[in-house]
Amino acid sequence: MAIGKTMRLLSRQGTLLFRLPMQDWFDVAKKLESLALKAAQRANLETDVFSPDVHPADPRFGDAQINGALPYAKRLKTNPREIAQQLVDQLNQDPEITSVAELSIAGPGFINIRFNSEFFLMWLRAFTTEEDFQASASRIFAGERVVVDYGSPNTAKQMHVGHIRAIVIGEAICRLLEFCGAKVTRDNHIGDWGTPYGKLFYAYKRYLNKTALEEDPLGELERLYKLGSRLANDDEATLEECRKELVKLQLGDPDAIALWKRVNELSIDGLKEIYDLLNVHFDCFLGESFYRDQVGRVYEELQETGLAEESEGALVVFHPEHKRYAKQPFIIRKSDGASNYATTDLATMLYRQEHFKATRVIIVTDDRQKDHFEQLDLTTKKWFNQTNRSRPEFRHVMFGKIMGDDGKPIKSRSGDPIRLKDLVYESIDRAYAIVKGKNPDMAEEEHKQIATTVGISAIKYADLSPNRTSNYVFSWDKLLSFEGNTAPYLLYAAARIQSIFRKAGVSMKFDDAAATPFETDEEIALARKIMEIVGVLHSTIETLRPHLLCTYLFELAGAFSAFYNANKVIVDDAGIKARRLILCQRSLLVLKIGLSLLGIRTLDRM
RNA sequence: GCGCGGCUAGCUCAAUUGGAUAGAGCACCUGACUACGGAUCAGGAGGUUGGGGGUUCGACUCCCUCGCCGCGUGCCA
Repeated sequence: MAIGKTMRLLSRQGTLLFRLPMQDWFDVAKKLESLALKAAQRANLETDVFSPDVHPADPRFGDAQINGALPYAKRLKTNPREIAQQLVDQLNQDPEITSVAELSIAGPGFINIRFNSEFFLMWLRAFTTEEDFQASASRIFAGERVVVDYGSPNTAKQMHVGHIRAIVIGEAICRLLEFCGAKVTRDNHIGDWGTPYGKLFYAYKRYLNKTALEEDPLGELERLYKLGSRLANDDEATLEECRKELVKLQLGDPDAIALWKRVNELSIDGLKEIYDLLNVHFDCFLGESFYRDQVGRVYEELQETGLAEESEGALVVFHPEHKRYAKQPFIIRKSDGASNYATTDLATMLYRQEHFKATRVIIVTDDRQKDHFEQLDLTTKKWFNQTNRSRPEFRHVMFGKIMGDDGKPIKSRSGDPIRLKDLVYESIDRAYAIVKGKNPDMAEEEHKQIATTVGISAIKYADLSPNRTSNYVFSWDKLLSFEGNTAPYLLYAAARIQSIFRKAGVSMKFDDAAATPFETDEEIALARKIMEIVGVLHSTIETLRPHLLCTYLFELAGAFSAFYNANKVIVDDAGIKARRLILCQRSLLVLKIGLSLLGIRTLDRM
C-alpha cells in the first residue's frame, strides 16, 4: 500500500475504529514530537522552553520515550513528574496517539510510549518499497549540489591499506547523500604534481622495463620511483639530475609534459582497476596539477582582502580570533615562491564554488590533516565573505588509522605498507576457501562469484563498522567471521530470507491482505527494529558516521534471526503466514537498502 | 612546551550527544526442534567507564586535576 493512502484500522471484530493517515507516522519520532508539542500547548506549558526530546526506548519500557518534561521542569524549577502528568493527560485526549499507543510515566518523569500490535502491522503495510523509504529522506538534501573529495592517492604509486578507508567511507557518504536527494560529484583529488616526478623521470629514462610497464604499469612506475629516489639519495650528482627533470616539467618542456601525461594516464588506468573491483566510480580526477595555474588568483585575492601577510619570507594567513591559529600560520606560499597544498586546496575550493556551484564540499581524509582543514575552512569563509561569494558548507570527514595486532599502524611482514590490491585479493581468496568449505556441492563459478562479493564486502564493512574517527584493529578472523557484526553475517541473513521465499514458492510481491496483527515477542521486536531505520538514516546523515547504520543493520539481522528461529514462517494459518512473510520481506528490503548505501552488494544465496 | 584525540568486560568495539539497571561480538560455560539453510538461536558468567575531585533529580558523556598512549604543531601532503 502506498504512502498517502489512508489506512483503515480495524478492531479484531472488523469494525472501523478510525482513519489514520499513515504517511505522517513514517518518521515516528518526528510525529511524536509534533503531538507532544501540541499537548504542551494545550497544557499551557511555556512552549519556547519545552522541547519534546523524543528517543527510541529500551524495549523494557516501551517503543519510544518523551523526556522533555525533565529539562523543562529544571528550567522552571517545578516538579518534573507533574509536568509529565500534564502532558500525558493532554496526550490521552488525542485520538491520534491513544488509538495507536499506551502512555505511562516512569521514574523522575519519563513518558513511555508503547505502540499496539495493530500499529506495527499498519506501518509495515504502508511502507513497502525502497521509494517509500526514500520519500522522506530525499527531502533532506533536495536541491543541494555536493562535491565529495575522496580517494586522493598519488599517481605513479600503488595504493596501499592507508587508502582503503578513504575510498570506502567516501563512497558510503556519497550514496547516503544521493539517497537524501543531493546531486553528488565524486571528485578524486589525485596527487599528480610535484617533487616526486623528477626522481621518477630520471629513473624512467634510464631503467625502464617496457615489458613490466605493459603488464603492471603501477608496479613498474613505483619501482622506478623508488629506484630514482634511492639513487638521488646516495649521489649528489644524481639528485641534481632529478632536480633538472623537475624544472623541465615545471617550465612546460614539451617532452617532459608528454612523459608526465603518459605516466598519469597509466596511473589512472591502474587506479581504476581497483576502483572497479570495489565498485567505486569517480566523476572526475581533478588533481593538484589541474590547479597549478590557478594559484595566482589565490595569492592576489588573499592579499587584496588583507587576509594574507608576509612572514619569514612566506605568504601566510593567521586567524587572530583563534587561540591556536593566531600563532600557527596557514602557509599559502613558501619562502622559495612555490605553492603548496594549502594553495591548491584554496584554489580547489574556489573552483568547486565557481564551476560546480557546490552548496557543500566534503573532503574525506585521515585525521592527521585536521588542523590543515580547519585552517582551510576558516580562511575560505573569510575569503568568500569578503569577495561576496556564496559559501559552500564545508565538512572534513576524517578517519583513524588501521592498526595491526601489535597496536601499531598495520604493515606487511617486510615492513612495507600492504598493497591495497593484495589486501583485496587476499580477502577474496580467504572468502573462497570458506565458501567452498561450506558449500561443497555448489558450482565452481558460483563459489568464485560469492567469494568475490563476500571478500570485498568484508573489507568494506570492517572499515565502516567502527566509528570512523577512531583507529581500529585489523583482523582477518574477525572481518571474515560469520558471527558478530560482520558483512558475512549480514549477507547470510539476507540470503536466508530469499531462501524462505524460494522454499515457500512466494513472490516478493505477495498479497498480504490476510495478515493478522503480530503476537509473538519476536514478531513485535522485529517489527519495531524495522521501523527504527528511519531514525537511523537521519542520525547517520547528520553525523556522516556510517557505523551508526552498520550497528543498526547488525541489530536488524539479529532480530530477524531470533524471529526466524522461534517462529516458523511457512505455516498453514493464512493470517500468520502472511504477517510473517511481511516481516521477512521488509527485513530483506531494509537490509538491502542499508547495505547498498554502504556500497555493499547482497547475494541471493551463499 | 602548546593543541587535538584516545583510555569502557580477558580481547575487539557500541552507548541516539546529560537519561532509567553502561550494551554487543569474540573467547569461556550451559542448552535447542534429524531443521522454512545449525554460516543459526536461547541462556550464564564477566564492569569502581584510566585515578581523584566537582556540577545535578540523573554523568562514559560537562568542568577541574593527575596519569599513561597516539597524532599535530612555519615552508611534505
